[in-house]
Amino acid sequence: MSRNPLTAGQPLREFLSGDARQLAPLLLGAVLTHDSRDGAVSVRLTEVEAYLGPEDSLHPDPGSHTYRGPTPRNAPMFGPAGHLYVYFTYGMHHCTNIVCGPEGTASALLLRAGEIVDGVELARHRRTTSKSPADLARGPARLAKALGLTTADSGRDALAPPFGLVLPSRPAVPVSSGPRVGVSGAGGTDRYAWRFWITGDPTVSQYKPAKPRGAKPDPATFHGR
DNA sequence: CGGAAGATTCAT
DNA sequence: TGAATCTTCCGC
Repeated sequence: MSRNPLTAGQPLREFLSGDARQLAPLLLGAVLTHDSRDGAVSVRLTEVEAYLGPEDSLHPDPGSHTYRGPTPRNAPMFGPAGHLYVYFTYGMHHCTNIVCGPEGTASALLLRAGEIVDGVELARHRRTTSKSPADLARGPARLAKALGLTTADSGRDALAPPFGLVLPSRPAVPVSSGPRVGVSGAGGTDRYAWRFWITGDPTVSQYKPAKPRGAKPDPATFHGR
């Protein structure tokens, strides 16, 4: 066993049991692999967002799927760290999270974008609309599609075959942060600036504010790359 | 049980 | 800028 300075030698699952907001920048540069019948695809994460659970009733996260408590869909978020939470949205897209925090709490990291570092051919086959290599996993639904993930994978362990997660030995730099993409209401504001990305990386998704529902976004607050 | 909204993407 | 498309969850 080689000791990873980033985790201070902790087992990966224990490391992921920490605070999602602190883990988020450290997971930039990590490589997630999914090995399927068609082959393996690996993505190097360049953009993630932290979402918290309702356990802190004084400071709940209004942008999180777990804001109003557990449901059948979000159940994996309450489970062990290192598992996947994959959900179906807009009638056609899947998005992938890695669960964080101790079991019983409901935090996770939404995998918003990355660079395909292995299995590019298979990823291109799954993402025929992609025009350039940088577009293969540029956006959460694109990333899930490139990896071949569906709701059938929700709740499965990302740290065991057919999946795998490898952290970088040192934190990615430089890292930027800002409001989360597409989150309406207070959860999408500076108050919850829990989107983290590798500054200047070409695979980072384009910033898009949510349609203002309730709270209106501040035009002075633009955090593009 | 009806309906609005959605952690999005792609084409127009 | 809007359509696609359907599941989830809130509210009546």
